[in-house]
Amino acid sequence: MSRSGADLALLLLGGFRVLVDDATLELAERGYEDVRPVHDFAMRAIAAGADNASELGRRLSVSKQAAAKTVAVLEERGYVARGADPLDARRKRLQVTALGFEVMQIGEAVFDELRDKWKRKVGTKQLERLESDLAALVGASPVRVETPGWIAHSLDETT
Amino acid sequence: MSRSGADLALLLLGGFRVLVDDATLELAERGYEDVRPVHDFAMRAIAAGADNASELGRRLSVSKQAAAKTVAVLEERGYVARGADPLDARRKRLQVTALGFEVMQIGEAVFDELRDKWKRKVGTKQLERLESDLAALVGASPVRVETPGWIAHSLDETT
DNA sequence: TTAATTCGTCAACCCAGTTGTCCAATATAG
DNA sequence: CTATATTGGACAACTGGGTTGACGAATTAA
Repeated sequence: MSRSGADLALLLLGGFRVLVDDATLELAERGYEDVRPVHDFAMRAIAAGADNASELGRRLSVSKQAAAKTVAVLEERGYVARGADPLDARRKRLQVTALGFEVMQIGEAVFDELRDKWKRKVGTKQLERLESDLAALVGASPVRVETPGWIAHSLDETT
Repeated sequence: MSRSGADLALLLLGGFRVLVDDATLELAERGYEDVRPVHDFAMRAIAAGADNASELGRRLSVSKQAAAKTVAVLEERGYVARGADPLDARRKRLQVTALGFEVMQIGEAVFDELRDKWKRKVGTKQLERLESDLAALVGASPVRVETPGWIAHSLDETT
């Protein structure tokens, strides 16, 4: 089975979904409800230096307005704090809170556990092989996670 | 690199996106613009027997209203025809047109070519291995392609 | 023959994006 | 040092893919 290109695509999507769904579920069970991959990604970008909404938008290849919306929910959940920037009154400086870091860390652990499960199923060597193959095939494409309507959407930004 | 679970997820998503984006682009270049995976899937379901909107919705695990919308664009593009059902006046029978089949067929070819490209990169054996591993890991999960807001969405239907 | 179900449609809404416009603040050129 | 450009954030209106709810007409089951 699955000797067709379309099936291969489906398989990849399926793998991703299984991982993400399981992780989100697990996270919810540990008390972090309503945390989605996008949130994690945004937090990571913020922690990595995207300390204002516009910059965040750039990093995530998303409009600043969209980024601002994400920040709003992150702030509401208490994962990110917003304060005035002493150097530039236009900016509102973003900071990941302790709670935010906690979620990121747990999320990472959950994903790692999931990967371990896979490793036990197919073997360490083979999983590593799978990863390196995939990496080679995917290349340097900057994976956008937010991906709007994407699957049924435009590809003007076909990078 | 990519020894983390999150990276693995990203890799899978990346692989999928590369495949789908390339395919959509290639399809557009061959004159079939605005064809998206969803459309292909819907057509396939219709060809496979989902000959009315409600049934199509069921097959795609989507509301009949959503299915009807998809059918509307498919009809507009000329990929699907709608006619009265002689046996049941409530139903509007769906049929994939010749043009629709053409698109499906070309789409398949495009995906297969893409898979061949990958095969040349990582080797036949290894690609097959990758596919069977993935299949084992994904299991029987009925992959939904439409996946609404999914990545930043609910998972009530966590199948 | 009456009641329940099903099909398609309409309408209202959600969610995560988008573009466009605007003001206030900062940078840059003359 | 001032005039002009650029930037950050906010607001509004829109899009596209979904959702639920309601409803009449047709069909099926009691």
